[in-house]
Amino acid sequence: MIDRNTPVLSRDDPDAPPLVGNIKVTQQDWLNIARDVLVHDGVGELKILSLAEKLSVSRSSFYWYFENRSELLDALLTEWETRNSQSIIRHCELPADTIVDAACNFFRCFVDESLFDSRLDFAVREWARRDMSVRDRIDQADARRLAAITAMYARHGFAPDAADARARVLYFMQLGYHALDVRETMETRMARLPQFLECFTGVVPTDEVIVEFSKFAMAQEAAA
Amino acid sequence: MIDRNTPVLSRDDPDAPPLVGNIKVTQQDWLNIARDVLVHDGVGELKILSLAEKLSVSRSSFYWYFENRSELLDALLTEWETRNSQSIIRHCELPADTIVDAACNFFRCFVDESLFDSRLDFAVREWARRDMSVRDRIDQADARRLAAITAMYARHGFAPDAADARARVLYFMQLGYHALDVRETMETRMARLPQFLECFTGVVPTDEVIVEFSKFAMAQEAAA
DNA sequence: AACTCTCTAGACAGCGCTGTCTATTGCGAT
DNA sequence: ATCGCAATAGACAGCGCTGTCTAGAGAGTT
Repeated sequence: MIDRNTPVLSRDDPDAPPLVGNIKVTQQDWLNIARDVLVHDGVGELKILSLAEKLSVSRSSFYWYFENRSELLDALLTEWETRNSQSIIRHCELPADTIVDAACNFFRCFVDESLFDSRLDFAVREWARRDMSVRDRIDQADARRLAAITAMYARHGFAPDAADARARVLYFMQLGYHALDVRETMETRMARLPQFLECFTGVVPTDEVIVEFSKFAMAQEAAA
Repeated sequence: MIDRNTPVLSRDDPDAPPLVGNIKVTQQDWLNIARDVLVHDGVGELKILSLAEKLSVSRSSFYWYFENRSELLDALLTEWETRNSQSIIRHCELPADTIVDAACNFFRCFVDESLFDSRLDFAVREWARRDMSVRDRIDQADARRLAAITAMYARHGFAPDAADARARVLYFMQLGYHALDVRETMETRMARLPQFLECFTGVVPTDEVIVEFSKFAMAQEAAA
């Protein structure tokens, strides 16, 4: 769980341990800035020079923390890998009385940005299109996520074939939504929730479920 | 409709008009190579130098056909815009007896790569994340495509709300599928078709429809 | 054969980026 | 205070890319 209010740089973070000696930035600072650039500009635009400028630090200082550029990229990928799939898998495993409740649990990841950073996911996906080793890792991530969603459907009585198909529709649809990078209010997004849930589960959701989830989603929007 | 067997370079195309004088490449050759690089390596890797090397032509020759790099990018974007949305919109407008048939028409675009180049679409989408003018254009494209799909559902008796939701599920799901860049045989893909069609239309498809579409899809796979 | 027009090649300046090397800073320990 | 050490700064070579400028090549025209 990422606290959105934590500053990116540890020198701006009152809770972080003080930087002793001649230290201006930490390795994590480089990583945080790098992740930011990866998300906004892509791996191709990830230049040590520009990171140094953003950190107001000499470019050569970078080489104290990392052997070279590719070591930084490896670290970023590892960070993504250990973090981003976890939310989805855990939320799929959450206990739920009905498949509709379970689907809502899944949706929580995509409504709360602190649970799943879709922009980071797409940045890595883009990166994977040009780097086969990254490609391998994201394929594994997708497989694990899909397996978790499929198991969720299976637990609620769906036959293997149906669970597999529904899992794909649910996962692909969420990714597609974020691929479009739609900008809309949570209210208009929630207006489609009943229809969506019916598509995904084959069950007409109760008003109670809709109201509860909308409340959660609106709270997330307000917090962001 | 793009003929996949047409060579990328006009000098390799026996049907192309002969290159008179000292001509080695055409403007379209530059565009074709550039589109290829855009798809595979992203807009950031689109270097005039590397294009020239791929064309076995001097780099400075580029400046005869284009003012500068950004003029090439504009041309690429215009090409995409006039081409890629058209297939979807037309296939949505195709006459269909049932909503299941209509959905199958839609699917044809995503099974036949000559109708819709999903990799190009994602390359432009990635580009749009870093360039607001591109972003505006892809937003328009998405809006037009979604409107066409929504109208398709509406023609088959879906209420406005339902048509809107179903259109989104269908379109987002297809984009999500391609976002994952799944590599699987058409056979395994078609095995999920009945389940998918039921999710998207709410109607259990007849065997006849499944068989007919699978035949079309398999033929596409064989041609590719 | 000379002329023209279109396209191409090669050389140049300039810049942004990488990685290396050496020098310097500032705190903590002795 | 001074020494050691962790971290930073600045200078350098080298490379890849852009855009410009000038010369040259190859076909059609007369």
